[in-house]
Formats: sequence, C-alpha cells, structure tokens
Amino acid sequence: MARTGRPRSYDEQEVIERACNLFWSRGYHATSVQDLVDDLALQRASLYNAFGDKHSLYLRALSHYVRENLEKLKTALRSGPVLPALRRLLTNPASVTGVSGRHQPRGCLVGNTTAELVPGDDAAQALVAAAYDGFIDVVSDALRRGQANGEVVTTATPEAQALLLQIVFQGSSLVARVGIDRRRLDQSIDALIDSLRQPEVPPG
Amino acid sequence: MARTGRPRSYDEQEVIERACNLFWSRGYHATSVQDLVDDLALQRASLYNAFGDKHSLYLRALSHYVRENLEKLKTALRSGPVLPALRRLLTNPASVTGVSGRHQPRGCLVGNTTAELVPGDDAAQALVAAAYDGFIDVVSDALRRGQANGEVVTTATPEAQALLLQIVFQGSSLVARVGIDRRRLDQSIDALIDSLRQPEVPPG
DNA sequence: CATACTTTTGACTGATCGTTCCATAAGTCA
DNA sequence: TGACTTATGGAACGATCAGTCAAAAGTATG
Repeated sequence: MARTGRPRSYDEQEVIERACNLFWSRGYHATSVQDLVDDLALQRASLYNAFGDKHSLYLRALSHYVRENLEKLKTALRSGPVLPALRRLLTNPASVTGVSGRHQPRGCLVGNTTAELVPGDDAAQALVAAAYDGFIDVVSDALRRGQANGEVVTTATPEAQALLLQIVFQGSSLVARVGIDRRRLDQSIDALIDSLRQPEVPPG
Repeated sequence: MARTGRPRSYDEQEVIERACNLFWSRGYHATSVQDLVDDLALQRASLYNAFGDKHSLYLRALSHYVRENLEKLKTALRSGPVLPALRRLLTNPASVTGVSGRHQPRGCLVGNTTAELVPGDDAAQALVAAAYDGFIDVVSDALRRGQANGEVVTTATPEAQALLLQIVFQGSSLVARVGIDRRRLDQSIDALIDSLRQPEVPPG
C-alpha cells in the first residue's frame, strides 16, 4: 500500500519544529502565515495542504512541544534524589527542557500560550490544561517517592507541592523573558527547595 | 488660559481603563483597533488624535494598570504582619489587586504582556521590567521589616524572598487563566508562607 | 457676529491578513 | 506509456488591518 503522487519536498517533523520555534519567539497572533512561509522553507499551499490552517499548525507545534518536554521531565525525575533534580529544573530550565534559549529567553511555550489565550479558543485551552496536568502528575509522583523515602517533608500533599513547583516553574520562565538576576533566582529556588527537604534524623 | 475648541465627548481616563480591560482580556495583538473603537465609545480618529496609535494606547493602559496595582500592593503591605498580607495576595489576588476577574480569570496584565513581548518592543519591555522592579522593591521592604521584627526567617535576603514571591504571584496568575484547584492552591501557598515564618521562641 | 481652535464624524487609504485556486510538476502504479 | 495522485509555485481572493483626511460641529475669545 505504497503512497503515490509527487513526494513532499520538506520534512513534516522539521516544519513543525521550526514553526514551534517561531511561535515560541513571537507568539501566535504576532506570527503571520507569511512569517511561517518565509521561515519554514515550504510553500503557502503546501502548508495549508499539510496542516489545514494556521491554528491547526499551532496546535500541532504546541503538542509537539508538550510531548517532548514532558518526556524530558520524566527522564530527569526518573531516578535518584528528587530535590536536586527539581532544583536543576527550576534554576536552569534549559538543562532539562528546551525552555529559555541561549539568546533571548522565550519562556515556556505553554505559559506563553496560556497568557495569549483568547476566549473561545477551546482547543488551545484544552491542550494547555492537559500539559499542566501532565506536569503535575509527573512531579507529584516523584515527590510521593521522595516523601516515602524520607527525602521530602510530608507537611503538604505531593499534589500541593507539585502545584507550587509548577507555579514557580511557570513564573520564573515568564519573568526570565525580561531578564532575571540569576544569582538572586538561585537563592530563591534554594530557599524553596530547602523548605521541601526533610531534615535528616541523626542515627542512634 | 481656558481651552478653546470643541470639547471632548469622552473621558480620557475612562477610555484608558476600558482599553486596559480589553487588552487584559484579549492581549495586545489579538485586540484590533476596531475592537477598541467598538468598545470604547469613541471614534477612530479621536482615538488616534488623543493617543497617537494603538501601541501608545497600550503603553498608556499598561502604565495605568501598573501604577494602580503597585499602589494597592503598597497599601496592603503598609502595616501589620507581613506574612498574612502576602498570603492574602497569593491566594486571592483579586482581593488586593485587580488581577483575575470574577468571570474568566485574565491573569496579570504585566505577566500577559511579558509572554506576548515581541523582540524589538523595547518600550513595553522597559515598562514590564519597571513593574517587576517596583513589585520587588515594595515586597522586599515589607519582608525586611518582617525579618527585623522576627516574623520572617533570615535564611535568605529579603530580595531573594521577594523574587520568589513575585515568581509565585506571576505563575499562579498565569496558571489561573486555565483554571486552578483553589483548595490545592491554598495548600501550596500555605506551605510557601510557612517556609518564610520564623518559629516563635517561647519566652523565658 | 466673526475668527480661532479643537474634536467629531465617517469615508477612505494602502498594506497585510488568512485562505483558496489552479495550472503544472513530479512522482507511483497498472 | 498512460492513468492517477499528490505537491509545487504563484497569483489571486475578500476581509480586515492600522492609520489618515477633509469637512462638519461645537466652544471660546474679540
């Protein structure tokens, strides 16, 4: 059941990634189809033929971003002590996810999309909400492990702790878009992580 | 030195406030001049005559928002224990600032602007950065007072603590745009505020 | 009343928006 | 080779974009 017809002159996955980067830098509404055509090295008609319309392409790009970063997050939290991994995530998001590039920090695409959400765009809203749920699930699972083995305080539920971390992740990604004092951020995150650390009980 | 000419048929301050609300709900790029004209009850040419262009009006609206909310923040933190006031700010931003309305939560206009920032919009970026600095100043002053009178732990500088609070404020305002579990949020914020509270030393 | 001055009004501008169409190119399959 | 299928290249679509203009309308001063 081979595929007939003229073969595509572009790689769909690569187009999605480039579109993702463009939307990430400039946002959805400020990125025109012309911008996409100029940057993506494919023709207008090809774009519409393959992805339907601008909004659908945006959803594809956003999905790609969410899937990829959730996977990286899982990997980062899979094994070993939880708190150092979380600390790394929050002080240097780029080391774990693609969040905030080398040059101009772009924040997190999910957060940017959240801020740009227009009443009525239910598809984007649902995607964002699912991304947030995924983050909470992964992080609270890791924290549950940490609570069980005595690394993490049990004064709050793992879900509440995870929500706080999600909020901090989104907040710092956002604020980083206009510049943030790295040294002061490290202090802030250290204080936060310390507040989650269960003090070790000296044996005997 | 009275003013001649046909009098204006609109109140400039009211126009700015309505524009602010519109930009707040829909963002800068998704709000067209036509949207503004329809909502603001003034003619197109009047808008351009009074405010220059769309971008200038946006900056005016944003400035208005920042000035107003910074004032409210100062008032909320002026006297009394710091931590309860901060707790109130984070669990129910609407009680202190205008952030997040009754119906669809709109987040914080400063945060939304940050997410929507396009490379090259230096004026908006500067305004946002100044707003962040203002927040940090007010909150860290309050925390300094709290540290001095033994209410707040001194394990981090007031500036680092203030940055964490700012990040949490921005993060929760953002995430609230797609819905947030209030009960869980309260738990998260309680944990955060508790981590800032200096344990009381029993006298004697 | 006349002049000066500013705002209002609503039509209008050229540019750009997202999207569509179509003739042609470039492959696969029988 | 001819039939079929899909993609390309580019022009074109109507709608909407941000912004402008000239004339009418309202207020002040002389």
